[in-house]
Amino acid sequence: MKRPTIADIARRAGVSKGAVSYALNGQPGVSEATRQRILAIAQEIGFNPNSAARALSGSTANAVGLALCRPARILGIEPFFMELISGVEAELSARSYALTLQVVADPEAEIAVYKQWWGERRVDGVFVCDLRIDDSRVPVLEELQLPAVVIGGPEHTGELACIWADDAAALGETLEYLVALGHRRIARVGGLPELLHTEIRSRAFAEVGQRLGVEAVTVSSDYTGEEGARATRRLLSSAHRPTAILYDNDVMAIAGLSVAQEMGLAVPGDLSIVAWDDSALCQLTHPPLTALGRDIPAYGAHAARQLLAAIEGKKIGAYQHETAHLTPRGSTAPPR
Amino acid sequence: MKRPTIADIARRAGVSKGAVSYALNGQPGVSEATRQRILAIAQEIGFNPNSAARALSGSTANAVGLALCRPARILGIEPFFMELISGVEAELSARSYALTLQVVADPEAEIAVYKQWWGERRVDGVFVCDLRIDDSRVPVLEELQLPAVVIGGPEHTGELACIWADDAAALGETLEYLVALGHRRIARVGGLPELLHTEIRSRAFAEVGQRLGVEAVTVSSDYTGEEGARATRRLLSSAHRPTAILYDNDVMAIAGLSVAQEMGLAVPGDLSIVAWDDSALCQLTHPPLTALGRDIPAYGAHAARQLLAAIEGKKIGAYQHETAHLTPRGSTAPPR
DNA sequence: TGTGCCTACTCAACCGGTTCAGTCAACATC
DNA sequence: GATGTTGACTGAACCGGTTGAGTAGGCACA
Repeated sequence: MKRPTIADIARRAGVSKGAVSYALNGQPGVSEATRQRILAIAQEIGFNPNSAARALSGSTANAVGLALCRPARILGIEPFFMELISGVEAELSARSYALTLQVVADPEAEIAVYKQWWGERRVDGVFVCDLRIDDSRVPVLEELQLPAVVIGGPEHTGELACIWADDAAALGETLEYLVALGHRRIARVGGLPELLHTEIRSRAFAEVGQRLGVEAVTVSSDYTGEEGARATRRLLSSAHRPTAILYDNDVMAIAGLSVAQEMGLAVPGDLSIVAWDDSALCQLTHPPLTALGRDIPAYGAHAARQLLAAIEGKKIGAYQHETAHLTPRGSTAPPR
Repeated sequence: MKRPTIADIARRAGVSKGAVSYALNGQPGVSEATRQRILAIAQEIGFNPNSAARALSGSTANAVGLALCRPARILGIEPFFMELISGVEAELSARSYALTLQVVADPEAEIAVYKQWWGERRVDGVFVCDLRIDDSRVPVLEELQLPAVVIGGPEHTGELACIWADDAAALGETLEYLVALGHRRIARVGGLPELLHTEIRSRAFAEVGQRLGVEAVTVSSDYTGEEGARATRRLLSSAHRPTAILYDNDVMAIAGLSVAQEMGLAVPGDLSIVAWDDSALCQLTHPPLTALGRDIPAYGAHAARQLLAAIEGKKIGAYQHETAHLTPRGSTAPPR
């Protein structure tokens, strides 16, 4: 089946290719009557501009890239990325930008993908997830001058735009809530320690704990259920076990809940549990989990708007998204 | 920063653009010595072919599309799609194909996306998920002659290639297992009834139940935890309540487990639970869920191989993937 | 009537690859 | 020595848009 081109439209309208291009793109240079005629023909024959031809002459790919650097089993189980993608997509498709996705094994591979995308002109910009401290991807993107929005920050992003949320504040609020309930020994099962937001949370957790005069220990984990369960088992086996545990994602929190039950501890009676990331999963457990949540699709949509603005050459800085808020459910209570 | 083109390479190598193209693509027409020289220069200056130029002249976009038609909150919570994407990606990136993702609201919008992609030549082929009975997308793709692989089937796929698994067999096996344990009243909380695989499972469930002479009722749901919980509550409130429930996905199974516990029923003592889709979630609950699983990334990888073959013009039919197998865990036992 | 200026176009180059039709030298064959 | 044949390469057209330069016709104004 032959795809219609602007030449076909031009022939039918009795004008030149250039006139058709002006008409379709809302540029001046054609009369209103001709523009309407051309638009009608385009509509009638179901014309869509060839994206490659457009990219080649217009030098814009009309696509943005997202490279995800997590193993398949974690990607699948964590609702965060899919919700983010949904939000990003909503914004992109409204402006008929495509989203190109690539799963990579490590940050080096991710850098290679950026270089390839840049060289191939496959994307006009990229999202950068899981920011690390002194992230090696940042200088590469700066040098390539590939528009980018870091999802995270606001530090260590170099000259790149970013979108971030005040995790430290959310964490402080949560800790205050637990202390107000009467908890004095509170643990946190953190995410991958090399990630910047883990570092930010760990620092805030320690500082607020000290300020409130309570024990606040963080143990590192990797977002998987297995590791979350193992960390919980270790915490709950200590002589001086915590009365509340805060988890850096919902998957680990659910694993932790399961471990507590397996060890015969009542939740929330013997142990209070708080999850970071309030996906629908948190309401499926028994008891449902108290969780720190925010609107992830909206976060993604905002990131997409930032990136599109950056691609248009606007000077973009750091944008602060809403702080996560605590939704108390059945998994938190005063300690017995 | 200027991107290198084949003209740059040609100039440095002292040959024409055509020769460079032959050399880079492993075509005959250049001597081995010249080929090596050109390859070395390309390597040195970090050349990547402009994907738009390639698409424009070669008429292949080097990208495939996946349109997902589920609301954000379900997409996020169901590990299936992300695992599928991981598998697809692994195969595609090895052949340096890109994956273009789009989230759509309904099948009509999905058809519009296919038409747009086709018109824009943005993708060389697409994956079709969530096949329905007499799916309206199938004839559209056939007419566009856009290579496609249906993930599901093997019926109602028209002339399109597909990859499928024998859900009916897996379901029969599971039902036999539950009956062998001593269950006589078994319920199933099914997925969206308009989807073909739901229909296939429902039919198999009824047939095998009849063959084994046990009560086997299916109630419809929509894959969400909320609906799964509601259906479970209804089932467990009936005078003649089932002693085992089979859920069409893991999220509903987890919700069901939670409802059972909330109603004071012991799992597996009073109620056995089996989940379809064995993601890591199933091992996080207490007790862990007996589940029907298969290797989803491998499924995705195979689908990608099929699609690439179809794009190359090979005649592809239906490919049957491994049948899901049951992993018994703590949520199933003989009824009390 | 000539000049200037606008509007509404046309024309052709260009983006960066691929590919087909030639060209030309070297070698083989009779 | 004339005649293929082959290998290695060049040159130009082409894919389907965008865009800047050029132009024809109409109108205003002096």
